Amino acid sequence: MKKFVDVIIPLPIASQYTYLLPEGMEASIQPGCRIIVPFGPKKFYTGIVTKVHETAPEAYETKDISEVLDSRPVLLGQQFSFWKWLADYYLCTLGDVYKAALPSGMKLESETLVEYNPDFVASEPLPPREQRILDLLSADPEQCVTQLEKASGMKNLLPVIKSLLEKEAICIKEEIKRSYKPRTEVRVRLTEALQNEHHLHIQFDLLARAPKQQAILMKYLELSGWNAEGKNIREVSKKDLLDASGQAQSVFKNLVDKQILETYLHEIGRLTGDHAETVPLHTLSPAQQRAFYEILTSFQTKNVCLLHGVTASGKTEIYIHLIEEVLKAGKQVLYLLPEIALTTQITERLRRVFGKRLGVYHSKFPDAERVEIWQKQLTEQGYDVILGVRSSVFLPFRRLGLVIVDEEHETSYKQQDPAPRYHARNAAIMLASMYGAKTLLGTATPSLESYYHARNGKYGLVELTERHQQIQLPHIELVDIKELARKKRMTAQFSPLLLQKIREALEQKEQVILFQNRRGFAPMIECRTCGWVPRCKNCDVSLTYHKGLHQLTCHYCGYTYAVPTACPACGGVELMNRGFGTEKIEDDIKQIFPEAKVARMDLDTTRTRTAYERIINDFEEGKTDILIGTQMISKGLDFDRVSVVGILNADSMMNYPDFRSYERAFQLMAQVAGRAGRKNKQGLVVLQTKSPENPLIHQIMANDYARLYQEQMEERSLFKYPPFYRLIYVYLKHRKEDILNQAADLMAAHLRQGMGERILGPDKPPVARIQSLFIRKIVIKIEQEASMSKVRRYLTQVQRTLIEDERFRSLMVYYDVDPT
DNA sequence: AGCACGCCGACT
DNA sequence: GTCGGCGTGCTC
Repeated sequence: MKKFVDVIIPLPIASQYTYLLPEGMEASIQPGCRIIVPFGPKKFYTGIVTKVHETAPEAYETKDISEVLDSRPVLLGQQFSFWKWLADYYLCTLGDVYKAALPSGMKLESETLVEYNPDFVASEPLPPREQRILDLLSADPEQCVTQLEKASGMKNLLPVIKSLLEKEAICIKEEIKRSYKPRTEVRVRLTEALQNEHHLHIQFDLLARAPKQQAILMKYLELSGWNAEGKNIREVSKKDLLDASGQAQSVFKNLVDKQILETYLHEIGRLTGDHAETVPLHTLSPAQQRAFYEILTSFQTKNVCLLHGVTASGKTEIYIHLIEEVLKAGKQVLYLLPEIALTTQITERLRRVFGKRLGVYHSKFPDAERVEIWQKQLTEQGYDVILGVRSSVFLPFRRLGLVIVDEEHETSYKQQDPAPRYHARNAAIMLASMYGAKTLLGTATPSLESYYHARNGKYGLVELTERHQQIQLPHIELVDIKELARKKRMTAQFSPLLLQKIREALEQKEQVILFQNRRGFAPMIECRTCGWVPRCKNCDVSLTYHKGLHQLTCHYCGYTYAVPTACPACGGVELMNRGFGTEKIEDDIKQIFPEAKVARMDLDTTRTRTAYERIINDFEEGKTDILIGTQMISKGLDFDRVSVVGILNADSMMNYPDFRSYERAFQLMAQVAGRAGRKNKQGLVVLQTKSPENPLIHQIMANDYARLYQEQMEERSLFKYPPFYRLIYVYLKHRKEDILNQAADLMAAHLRQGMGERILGPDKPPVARIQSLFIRKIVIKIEQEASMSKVRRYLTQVQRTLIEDERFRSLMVYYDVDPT
């Protein structure tokens, strides 16, 4: 009987595809295995088997599987259920989920290889570019296009390749490349004949006239433990043996030639977690102890618990004790952190407690490492604790018992751009429930959604109001910069009070953090005469000026432009800087305090993980006096020499046009303020704002979360926002604006027929054009208890009707469920 | 997402 | 008259 398999392809395609398993190919194939399949005329993809069956499709011919990669599944049944839930809830395809879930090393890539044709004879001289490529290929007859581009230094080679192909000078070869290679080590052992003490002695004596060889053999016996009593043979690497014996490679080779020693390859892990010695747990303070028991109690009746603990209340210590508890029961723990909060600080702390039982899963680690963690998690010997970012919800678990979502309120848990646009906190709650595990949400500033669920009994609620080690909450000093600006008392963006406090801190060798939320305040260039501002030609945004590179960049498409010397609109030559990005602040502060060591932390200075950690470390070690940064400095970092925190402009956060702006501004400012203060000394926060009368400012100053919650909930209820209602944003994209408008209006009208008042829009989003595509947004507000599958069915039906109109064929539609 | 097929403007 | 642009539809 012929076997067929249904396969998920890593593309945004809704359906699965059926392939034939050729005779004689891996009979152990089962759902969750990876296979390589041809797809379309010349592409190969790694697909995931979802079903093995014997029903031949009638409507089309099946293609053969090219290769079976796994004999055992790399995707467990529970994971697949999780994928299906995710695709369903977040309105995307399984292919989207697949792409996000697996590390790229497990999705082999098809790479176009170009092959040299030795029989080719040119009938006329080739153009120089083509000749150059042919020369390169004659030296190495099989290269891929990217390789050739690099070697020749030429760009856009494809037309050249195409021309050569037509002349039959070269041909294209499709080959699958395995991008993950396990790291191996050459090890040494005695040959079989010598695994016998008697023979070994004879051989040893025979080497009397080759002292160097004898020395190596001697060292081997020592390193492997042959001489020792218990005869517990240890494995010896060739490198160690040569290093320890101080002998040359050639001497070693003689021993191999004489068949005394032999070498073999051993696969070694990249995951070096050899800090085997662990330290006992810290004891919890009475307040922490109480919280710990309350959490355990709440887990007896509820699956999710919210731990609301003020900044520096020692939540991590409570997590560690909980993890310990779960490990004792033989279960695994997933500890989620927002990407930028996952630093060596927290890793080291957990490593000291859990040693080798801890695995760290980070998107900025080498991919090979992530593959290794995945493979290890598939086995029964998986890590007991995984510390990871958003995407670690996709890792395989055999016996998950607890998920911790730290900094639960962080919006970066929501994936923004490529689908699946999932929220890792909510996905983690679902994941845990699928495993019968518990979820703990921890934060100093809960998201209103989580707090609402906790207050209403859906989640357990544990409050921790006492700061650890008697560190006082900082004192907040309010400064009205509108008034000061009117009186011309401001120096750049700094009030006299802030400057004075910075100066005092520097004099006392204390540190300062300056916080500037750059959102909507990117530095740009403006013509002094006519007010012209350079804009991106592909996107509907003004360009950001980067002083360091002296160029203009579009933050949406990444396109860079040269800085014009004169205004193209009026010819004026006076182009000035506008806006107060972190770069500008860094500049100003360096001028005011030339003796201070200043560092800046934002997206631009932290492209790599090492850059990020270097800035943090320098600051920790006191190599930096003043740290200027965006939101990312607010994330769970504990510094103990910071006495002053300056919030330069609170208004840029509060005036953001979004129903969550107050909630977010509160969270941000409370978190930033929490960085101030040290043992025995109260920290100071200088809060600069143009609207000191704003109620939010008072809630922040009093650290009055309850008040914020109450006011915001009234608004949310009134205007039908989460957590009372559920939001879905529908985005429509098209190259032509008029067609897009028609499509958007039509779609909104269709949706209104079934959903009435729940539909808002269409509207132009703040950035209404990205990469030459115009965008419209329709907002759907549905009741919390409405059935998502019903909504999903309705949406796809409307979309299908719309696409039937041939004007709208190339309309792109995508959804953002529970947007942040 | 690619890639091929197919239908209209600037070149030999 | 053809090369090549992108708009459209399919991929088991």
